Amino acid sequence: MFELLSEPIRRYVREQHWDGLRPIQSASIQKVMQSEDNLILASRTASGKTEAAFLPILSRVDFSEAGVQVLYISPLIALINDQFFRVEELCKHLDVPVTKWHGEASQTLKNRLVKDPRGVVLITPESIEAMLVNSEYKAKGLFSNLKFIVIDEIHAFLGTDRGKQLQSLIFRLRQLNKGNVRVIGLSATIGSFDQAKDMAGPENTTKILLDPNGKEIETDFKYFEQGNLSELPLALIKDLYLNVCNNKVLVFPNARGTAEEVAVKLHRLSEKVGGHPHYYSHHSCVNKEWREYIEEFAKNNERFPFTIACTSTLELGIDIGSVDKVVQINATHSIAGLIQRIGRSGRRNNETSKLSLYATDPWNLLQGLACMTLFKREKFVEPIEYTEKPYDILLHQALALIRQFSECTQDELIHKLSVNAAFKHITVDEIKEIVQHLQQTDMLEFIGGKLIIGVEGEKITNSKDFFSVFQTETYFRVQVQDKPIGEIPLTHFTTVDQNILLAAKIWKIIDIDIPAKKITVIPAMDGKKPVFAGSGSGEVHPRIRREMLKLLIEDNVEMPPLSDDAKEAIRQLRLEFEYYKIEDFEVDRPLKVQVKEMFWYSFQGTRINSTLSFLFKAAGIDHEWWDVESKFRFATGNFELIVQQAMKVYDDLDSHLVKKVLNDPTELSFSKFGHHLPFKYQVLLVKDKRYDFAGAMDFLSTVNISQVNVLPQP
DNA sequence: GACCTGCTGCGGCTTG
Repeated sequence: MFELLSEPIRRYVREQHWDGLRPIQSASIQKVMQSEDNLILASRTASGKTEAAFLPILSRVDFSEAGVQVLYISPLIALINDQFFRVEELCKHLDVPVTKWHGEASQTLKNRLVKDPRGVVLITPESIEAMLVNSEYKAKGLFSNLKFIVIDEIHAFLGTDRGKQLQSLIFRLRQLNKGNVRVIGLSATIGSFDQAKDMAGPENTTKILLDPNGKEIETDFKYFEQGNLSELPLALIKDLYLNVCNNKVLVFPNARGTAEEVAVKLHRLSEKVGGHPHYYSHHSCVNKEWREYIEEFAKNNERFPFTIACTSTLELGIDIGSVDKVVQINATHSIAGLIQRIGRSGRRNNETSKLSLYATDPWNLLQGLACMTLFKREKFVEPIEYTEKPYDILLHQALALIRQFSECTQDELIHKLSVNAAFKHITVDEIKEIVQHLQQTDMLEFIGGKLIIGVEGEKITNSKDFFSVFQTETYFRVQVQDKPIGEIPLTHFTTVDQNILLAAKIWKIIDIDIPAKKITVIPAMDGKKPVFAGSGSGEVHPRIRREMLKLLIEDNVEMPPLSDDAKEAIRQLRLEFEYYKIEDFEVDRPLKVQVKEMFWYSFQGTRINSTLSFLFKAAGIDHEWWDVESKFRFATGNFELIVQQAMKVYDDLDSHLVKKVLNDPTELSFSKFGHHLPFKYQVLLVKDKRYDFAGAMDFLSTVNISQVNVLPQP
């Protein structure tokens, strides 16, 4: 395939002294050079996907033409800054200019590009939106002669509101171009590629190039019971310290507060025993400059071991070099996330990836095991959940289109929305109803036969917050003297004289300036982890819960290596379930009946559990539920009857939903623009995005109860 | 009892 590349690019490849082209690179070179297809390149992290896309693109495109030829879209500014150096290095051989275009990029360089639009541009979806909305002429000058759009980390967009917006933006960009614009998506291995194909273009124009080879994964599972403690057990911290102190390690504790706790405690232990000082925390609330310093340290340092306690900020493709080992504290909610995290270790060739999982309760241990066994046995990764009718994103795009074109007739607007591939499942009548509602609520105004932005619409579209479709909370800046160290939400725990952990250090709050949203701190000796108010929407797929049941019931199940304590925790949990007759893991479910209450284990995914709870509540059945255990508590009674009553709710589902959405405004809190929709569509959005009624009903109609009566000991 | 992501244009200021 090497011969297909242009001479300057071949020279570049020779200068790199690579052993040869990777499989994904060869496949991509052939398809980019010899077909007109859109492509999805899927392979594990650090397998050279960026080069796989850019080597043939740079070989094929004629950069002497006016206008930007290649648009690279990334979900993160940090990734753009990272990739800029690699792409620029490639482009040097061709004298092709590369420009960063995002909110923090140089205005001067952007202006220079507008005057002489050429080469490659690296951009975020929000910056594309801003440009189309505020200055369409600029977008036309820059992007009306595009040949390729490259979407990096496309899996980060799939199934999300931001992904729908991006799909619509790609459609709007294609409308500026007369010629064909090819889309190339770069992806980690994911469960299904239909959504990725859908984003790239019309059906049958997109080919998937998949390199399924992963690295060997070495795991060990440990168990340290936390019980009712609000902190991690001391024994866990001590064991963890011995595990990490001589290695380069990422620790993922699933929460920002716990990341701080881990970083501070390891650091303190290390100080006591005379170990190294390189213990850091890295998450969204740590000051950006400090985060960049940590990333640089990890990337450039060869000699020193280090440990970074982090959240999903270090899960995506930012290059932090080689890590020896990954530690996960308690289970991830998805297999996709687990594999992505594990993939950060052993990045040099031929090294295996290493994972230690520390569980602090038996159900988390079981869920972690289930994720691992499912992946190892079947290579199972969750399919991508998506909304067929994203009415809220359509509303946002309707306002954006009116801003983009200043004015248009109602028919023009409806047409622009209905032909947009992002909204292909929403009918013309539905679009019409939403557009008319926007006029009734002064979001749009009808003047001289044309629609323009109305008084209420101005308030929304004039804010710089308009360009993104996701919500954000307000945080208070935390600073010591005048140096910023990060930010935290203001909760009732945040008071003067309180001590908090942030950026792997302990601080005492000495002042809170509410109007300025500023908290001043000084160093302290001791403190509690900060409280971040979580919204709690991590969803576990039903397949994982079914695997958990299987691990509890089946004899001679194959398990990865477990510590003695972990073995014992699993043994105890299996004992609790040994008397249930479970043969079909899809439908047989345990019911434990006691004198006053009974417990039903659904072993279902989070979304179905939450839908079941909705149905029980609507049927007037008192209950409580816990997702990790997928356990429901009822008063002792006839369970068959409970199932029947819950299923009956479905006959009159819409009126129950209407009641729920009317009485509980938080039902729609997942959507930034949803409350501007006609009420009917707010209900439909809640029905589709929050719940899975089809799945829940299917489960209730087939579930088979295995009952065990537990009587009090005499 | 999750996590993460991004941001125009303009006026007026300081600094090299």
